[in-house]
This record gives sequence, C-alpha cells and structure tokens, in this order.
Amino acid sequence: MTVWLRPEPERPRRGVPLTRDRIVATAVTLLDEQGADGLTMRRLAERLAVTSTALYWHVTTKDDVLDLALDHVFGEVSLPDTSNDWRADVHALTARWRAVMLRHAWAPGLIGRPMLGPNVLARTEFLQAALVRGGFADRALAVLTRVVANYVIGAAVTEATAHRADAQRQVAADPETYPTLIASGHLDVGRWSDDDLFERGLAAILAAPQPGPEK
Amino acid sequence: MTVWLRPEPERPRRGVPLTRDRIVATAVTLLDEQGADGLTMRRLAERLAVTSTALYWHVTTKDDVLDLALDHVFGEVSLPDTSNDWRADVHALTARWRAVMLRHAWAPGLIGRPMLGPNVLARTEFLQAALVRGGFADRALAVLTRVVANYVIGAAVTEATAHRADAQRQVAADPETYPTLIASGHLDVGRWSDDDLFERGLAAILAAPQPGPEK
DNA sequence: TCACCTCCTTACCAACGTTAAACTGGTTTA
DNA sequence: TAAACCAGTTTAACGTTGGTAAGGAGGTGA
Repeated sequence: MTVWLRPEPERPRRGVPLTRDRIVATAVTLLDEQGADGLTMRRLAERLAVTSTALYWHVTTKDDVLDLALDHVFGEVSLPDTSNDWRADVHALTARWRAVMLRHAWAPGLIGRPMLGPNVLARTEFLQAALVRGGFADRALAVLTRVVANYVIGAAVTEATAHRADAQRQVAADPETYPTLIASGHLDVGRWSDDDLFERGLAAILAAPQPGPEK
Repeated sequence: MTVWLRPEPERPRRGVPLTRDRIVATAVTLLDEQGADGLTMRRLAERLAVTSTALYWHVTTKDDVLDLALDHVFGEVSLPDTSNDWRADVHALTARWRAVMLRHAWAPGLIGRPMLGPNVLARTEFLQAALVRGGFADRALAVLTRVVANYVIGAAVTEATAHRADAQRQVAADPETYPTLIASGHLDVGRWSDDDLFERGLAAILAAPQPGPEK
C-alpha cells in the first residue's frame, strides 16, 4: 500500500509537534540544498532536532519520504484559472510544471518512481480537463494527454542533464561520428534557449491535431 | 570527468580477464533480474568471482557502473537503415528505443542521471540526421529534436509508473476531485494500449509541423 | 636477480536504513 | 487517586552498503 492510502498518525501532545508535514517540508529544503544524495534519515532527523528513529513513527520508509517530497513540490505548481482558451490553460500549467522541476533540480532525477500523489493527480486532472474543453475525447484525448505529459516530463529530465560540458567535449572529440549534432549545435550551451525551445515545442504539439468540437 | 573520457586500463594477463565490459554486462543482467536496488558492488563482484574491491580497479565509483550500464542497454537500440522516408526512420528508432527501456524496467528510473554515453549520443545523432533529411534546420530542427526525444523519454518513464493499481484506487476513492480522469479512464489498465497510444502520439508529433524543404 | 608494474585480495571504516525494546509523560478508566 | 493505557520518542544495536589503504602475487624488462 502506498503512503497515500495510509492515514497519518494523530497530533502529538508536547513540544514542537513532529508531523509528516514538517518532515516532508524539511526533506524538501534538504534536497534543495544538498541534492538527492544529501538526504539521509539521520540528517533529516537532525534538522528536526529528533532522533532518526523517531521519523519512523510518521513514515515507514525513506522511500515514503521521497515520494512525499516529490509530490510536495508538485503542489507548488499552482493551478491556473481556467479561461476560454484551453491552449493557454495547458500552456500555463505545463510552463509552471516545468519551472518547478527546474527549481528543484533533484526532482527530475526522482521521476521514474511512482508518481501517484494527490498533487500530481490534481495537475493531471487539470490538464486533461483543459483538453476536454478543447474538444478532445476518447482515444484522441488519451493520446494528447500522454503526449503533453510525456513532453513536460521529458523536458525536465533532458534539460537537467543535457547541458554538461562533458557532452560537448565528447562530441567535439569525435566529429566524424556526430556530424549532425555538431552542425546543429544540439549540445551547445548558449545556442538555443531552453525556455524558447520548450515554448515552441509545446505550441507545435498543441497546434497540430484539431479534432475540435466539430468532431 | 565522466567515465567516458577516462581510458580503460589495459588487458590483464592471467585467468579470466576482468574487464570493464564484463563488469557492465554483468551489472545489466543483475539489474534485469533484481532491479535497481539489487545492484550492489558486492553482489556484482560475487557474480564475477572476484572481490568487490577488485571492481574499483576498472571503475572508480558505483555511479560509473550505473552510467555504463544505462548506456550499454541503449546500445541494444539498433540503428535502422536509413530510408527515403524520414518519418519511418524516426518511427523505427523511437519505437526500438522505447521497447528497450520497457525491456529493462530499471532503465527509466535511472534516466535523470547524465546520459552522455556514446550509444545515447549515436542514437541522438541518428534522430537528428533523420529530421534534417525531413527538411528541418536551425531552430525548427532544435525544437523537433527536443520534442521527439522528450516524448520518448517521457513515455518510458510514464509507462513504467502509470499502471499501478494504487493510483486507480486512489482516484476512485475520491471521484469528485478527479472527474475527468475517471471519465476518460486515464489510469485504467486495459482501456487503451500503451503501444497504440505511443504510435499515435508519435504520428501526431511528426505530422504536425512541416517547414519541409520549401522553407 | 632485481626492480617494476598490473591486477587482485585482506582488512577495515564510516555511514546508511531499519528494527527491537525500553522509556516518558499525558489521558482515560476504576 | 491510583492504575492501566497509549502515543511518541529515545537508546542500542544489526546487517549492509560504498569506498579506502595497504599489501601481496605474478608477469615483464633491465
């Protein structure tokens, strides 16, 4: 059973209450400061002025903490007001989503673990609702939901790893194997703006299919 | 400096040679069998009939092993013969890419770490070359390369985590919060085929923009 | 024969996630 | 008012992990 289905224990009685919320919030700041490897149960406990074993009353495993932390930051993705322009809504949501993942650089690395937290689900709900407003239904809806979600996730992962000087050096060391990559400047740092590429890519995705209400 | 730029030590002289290749290959089978948590330096060494510390002669860190293993499986993605139909080429490549990631279920979870191995780069080169054949250049090329790559990566991650009974239970437990997700069956297991959704999504992506040679 | 280099082992360490059991103090019951 | 109880925390410890340091073992070149 996932964390999400297990009830949190009741409030405590004395001192500063150690709650699942405080644990998760502290975990997030620790992750922000030190990255994924920097989060250990002991360090987390230390920050909370508590023994590491105390954490296990509120959480059954370190993986729980990671799952909760990941979903927690997705809560930072504020849901846009829904407008008449479904494309604008999708754009606003995905742009914020991506921004959050880039702000918490450890998050893309944690994707790949089951993302079923309520915050993630709520954002997926919003996305799909916007597409429904755009006239998509049934299989076309399923397809586009996946395309958009995959694009955002992929973008976060890609951008977090792509711009490493190593990659460029490696490609440059062997120009005959990678003629296109070199010519296109695909790995160059300043050549294209990540923001710009993301925007245009999303626009292309949303422009393409238009089964629309006329379907 | 990444693994990729560090030279591998020379061949050994007696017994079955312990090489970086053997280490990586064994690591992959171990990962296939036991998942990401199942790979430890000791278990890996045991399989190779060697002390765990011996591994550190050929590899400087466990992360090295993971990076090498990840790139190794991407080597399984055979590069299609290039045809006259650039779309078919992109399709063939991405389909194989996705298939490999699904075959090695641990791989999507490892994405998020720097993917700069030669195998990954070679496949990216192929992808972008196909797009160039399709008439894309400059920024349009950069955009579409990202869109396609992000889509594949996102698909692998999504599909590896999406179909969990937990998610469905959670959504079903709270139908008023997720009306669209429920109506669309987005989390239902058998509702849509992953293969089918992937194909259609890719087709939509490749159909949409056509700056083509006429640009 | 001797020094040298490559590759592997023995011995060890600090840190980690996690468990078991004991304790602490407020709340409920008799 | 005392006894029983229980939520929440600590102390202690375990087994495992990634990694280092030092020391062979054996082949190669002088």
